[in-house]
Order: sequence, then C-alpha cells, then structure tokens
Amino acid sequence: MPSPELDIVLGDDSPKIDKRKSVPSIFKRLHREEAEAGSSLVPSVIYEKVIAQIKMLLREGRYSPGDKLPSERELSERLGVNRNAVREAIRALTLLGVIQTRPQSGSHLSTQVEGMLHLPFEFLMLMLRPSYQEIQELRGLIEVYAAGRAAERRTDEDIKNIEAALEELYATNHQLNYGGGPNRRFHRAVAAATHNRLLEYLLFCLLEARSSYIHSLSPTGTGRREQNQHHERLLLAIRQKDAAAARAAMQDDMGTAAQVGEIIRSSTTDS
Amino acid sequence: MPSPELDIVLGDDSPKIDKRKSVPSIFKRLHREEAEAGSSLVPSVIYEKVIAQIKMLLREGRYSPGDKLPSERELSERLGVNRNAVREAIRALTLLGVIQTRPQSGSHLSTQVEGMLHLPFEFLMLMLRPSYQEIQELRGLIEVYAAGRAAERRTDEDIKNIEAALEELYATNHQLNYGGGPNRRFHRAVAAATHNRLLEYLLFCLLEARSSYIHSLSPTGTGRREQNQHHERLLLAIRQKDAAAARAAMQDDMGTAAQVGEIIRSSTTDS
DNA sequence: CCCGTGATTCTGGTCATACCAGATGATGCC
DNA sequence: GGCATCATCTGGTATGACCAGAATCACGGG
Repeated sequence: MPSPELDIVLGDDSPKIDKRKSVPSIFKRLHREEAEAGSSLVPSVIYEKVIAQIKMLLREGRYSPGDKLPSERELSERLGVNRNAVREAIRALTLLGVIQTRPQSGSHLSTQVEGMLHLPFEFLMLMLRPSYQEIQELRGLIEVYAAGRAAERRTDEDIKNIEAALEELYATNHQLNYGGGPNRRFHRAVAAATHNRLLEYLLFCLLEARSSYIHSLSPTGTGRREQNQHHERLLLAIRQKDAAAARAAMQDDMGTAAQVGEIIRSSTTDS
Repeated sequence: MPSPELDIVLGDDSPKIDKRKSVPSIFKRLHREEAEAGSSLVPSVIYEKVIAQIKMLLREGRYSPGDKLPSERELSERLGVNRNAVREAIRALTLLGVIQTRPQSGSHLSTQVEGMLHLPFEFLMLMLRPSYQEIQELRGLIEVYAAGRAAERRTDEDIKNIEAALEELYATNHQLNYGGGPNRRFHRAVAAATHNRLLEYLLFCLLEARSSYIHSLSPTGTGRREQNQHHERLLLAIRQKDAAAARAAMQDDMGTAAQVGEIIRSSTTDS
C-alpha cells in the first residue's frame, strides 16, 4: 500500500538523444534564459525537477505523509536521470524535514512536521542577524495572542498538557538549562491550546531557532522566580478562560525574557 | 578577499584507514545509536557534517553573506570526503536559500534572505495542511500588529515605499492576479515600516507560501473595492502615526481576505 | 604601455560504475 | 510451523570521466 503509482514524468519529451551531451545543453539554455528573466518557474537543474515532482505529488494528494518513496535507483531510472541527481533532491528534502530516510531501508515522507522549519529558521537568523529585540518582538506578539486564544479555546486536555509541561519545567528548574527545552515545551503547550497547528508550530520553531541563535542563554538565572509566577498566572487564566488575564500574564513573561536577553546582550558585547 | 581561510576540519581525527571501509561503519554505528535516542546531535552522514561546518563558519562570522565558497572539488578535498557529499550539502543549502550557485562560476553565500523560507513554508503547509482559517489567523495577528507598529515607527521613506506599492497595486488592479504579487508587496511594505526585518520577512514568506498553497486565488474579484478602501485607510493611518486606526484598517482588510477565502473554499469543496 | 583577443584553466552539472554494510525477505532445514 | 540462513535490495560513499560555459591569463597588435 505504501507506494502509490507515481508514474513520474519529467516535463520534457526529449527525444532521448544520447543523454550525455544534448540534454545538459538544453537545461543550460533554459537555465540561462530563466536566470536572465529572474524567474524560476522552469526548474533549471535536474534535482529541482525531482523536487518539483515530489511537491506536485504531495499537492495532488497522491502522496501522503508516511508513504514510502521508490528507491533511489528506481526513481533515477523512472526519471531518466542519474542517481546522484535523485540523491541530491532527496537529501535536500531531508534537510527540509520533508523526507526521512533510513540507511538500509528507504525514504519516507515525514509523518510529522517536527523539525521542518528548524534549520531554515536557524539559517535565516544566521543570515539576517536580527537583534534580540526583533526576535523578542515577533515572539511576544505571537505568544501574547496565543495566550489569549488559548484561554478561549482550551480543552481539558490542553490544560492537562500545560500542567504537565509546567511540572516538567519545575522539575528541571534547579538545573542550568534555564530557558531551555522544558521552557519551550511549556510555551508550546500553551500555543497548542489555540488549536492552530500552524501557529503552534511556527512559534515552536521560532523559539528553537532563537535558542540556538542566542547560544548559551543559560548563565543567568535572573527572574526565574518571577517567571514561575507568570507561568502560574498564565495557567490559571487559561484554566478560567480569561483571555485578557492570559495575555497579560504572557506579556509579563515576555518582559522577563526580554530582561534576560538584555543581560545576555550586555554581557557579551561584541560580534 | 572572498575566501577566508576556512581550514575546515571534520570533527574526527580518523586514522585515515583506507577510507572505503572503516569510516562509513563508524558513521553507521553513530547513526543507529543517535536514531534510537531520537536525537541528532552527531551528524550521521557526511553531508550533514559539511552543512554543520558551513553553519559554524557562519555563526563564528568567519563567513559572511556574499562570500564565495571554495570550489566543490577543493571542499571535497579539504574535508576528505567525496565530491558527491559536498554537492549534496551545497544543493541542500541552495534549496534553503543559504547558498546561491551559478553553473560555471561558483557558490556564494546568499547576500539576500529572499527566498530562504519560501520552500520550507510551502512544504510545511503541504504536510500540515492547515485550514484557511488557521493561516488567516496567523497572518492576521501578525499583520494587524505590524500595522500598528508601522504607524508608530514609519519614516518618510517608508511612506514612500508604501505609496509606491499601493500605486503598483492599483495599476494591476484591473488584472486577474488579484491578491497576487502586488498585493503581497504592499503588505510587505507596511510590514517593512515596523523596521523589524524578521517580522517583515516572516510575514512575507507566509504570504508567499499561502498564495502558493491556496492556489488560484484569482477567480473572484469580490471585495476589491472594499480592499482598496482599506488600503487607503491604512496608508492614511500610518502616515498620521495613528496606530489604533492602522490596526483597525488592517483588521478590516484581513476580514475581506477571509471572506474571499471563504468563497474560494466553498466553491472548491473537495480534496 | 594599454587593450583586446584567444587559449588555457577552472567550475559546476551530469553521468556511469563500483563497493560496503545493514535491512529485508525468501528459502530451507529442523 | 518456527527459526536460522542466505540472496537481494537499499542507502552511503567513492572514483573517475566528460561537457559547456565562465574566468583568467598570456600574448600580440595598436
């Protein structure tokens, strides 16, 4: 059941001429023309064609998350390209998190989106080099909104998840990884209560990338008590479905985080 | 000046044993262990090491956007791996938008972040399949916030840009690509006035991916007049630095967009 | 001495082939 | 029927080759 027909066809009905000489030149020409036009509608290089195919199959619903892709050898044969090109495509998609591949088993479409935006976000920050304030502003605006919505939409299940996350946070509270995973998980649990997966996941990735970008956030424990307090307030507000109070609590929590960020920034004044 | 030293070293001081047999087995073992643990701290495959290297160089500031990378052959030699692995890494990063590569010239770190998140976002939506409401909620929350901040922070330059974008939008208003590029550029111009590049870019990519995800948004012209009106109000509010009015105008614009989305959804009831 | 021209070199894009090691699945023995 | 064994398949990696266009440099004319 895994591998639905998929008869992939590369857009070109190229006359199969020799393949070593003619085909590349065609691509090259297309490439140049496209490059000059600034557009990229026609994939210039083969691996992009492979990716475009997979994307199309996803879009058309012929492939669904979890499905197994044909083997690299089979794909390369069907697509009429070398295995290297297929590998490059698969590798690139793996990096995006679209595909998961196990060494001697095969490649599957990811069943979960976890990890899909981490690297892209990380690189985005490395390239854009946003200030701490910029990140915090974006984060804050999403989190505060999410807190309010969470209060309005939360189910009992959500409450349980948030409580569990909070408990975990407390359990690791004495450790050094302040602001680390548990904290992110708590915030994610709150965001999840909005029942907007896109929002939840975007925020989560933003937090992950932020944490990785502002490396070693750990040193200071400043405001930990305040932060715990904010978290408690937040949970209470969400439980009581008090959107305004939830937003206020989250806003305060953001403020605390901003303070921490300030300390970090001032202590590492360079770069 | 382009290629700063870079003496890349793969983390392992492997005793250079034959290289065809021993090294892979080491990776394999590490890979399996990591896979079982669910983590991925140790890059399992070589191309990930290459990527990690580049990321590290970026993080350390030894490489900056625009710099030219060593040639694939040179990289593969320095890293002690095959050129394929290097290509896979470069290709993957190209897909992320981190690297730009021209056929007979070389690979450079992208100077612009444009296009960095497009594909990731697209795939995220293809995998997550969020509802129109989910997208719109996320979009709306960012846009409304941005409108307010734009009103507070805008410079005269920003006003000019927004006006220009609005003019372009009007110019193409009679065409079919309603809700297309010009509209996104207008919204981006507003977001740019917040002077938070991260926010601006994130929103932009979200809009791009949204447009690509909700394909063929064009058919209906419903609400175009209202939308124009909202845009005018928005511009006015930003010009007058009236944050509340700006948020209100944007909120209305989001409402219009939601309506359009509703129509689209109801007219294509399937999939 | 400058500049244009032409050949050489370099680079990315593609391909073919080969081998390894682990996973998979079929086969056959008990 | 259950379990061990082996052929096969798969992804990971390596080597080597060629193409076409870009980049570079050397050379000769002005």
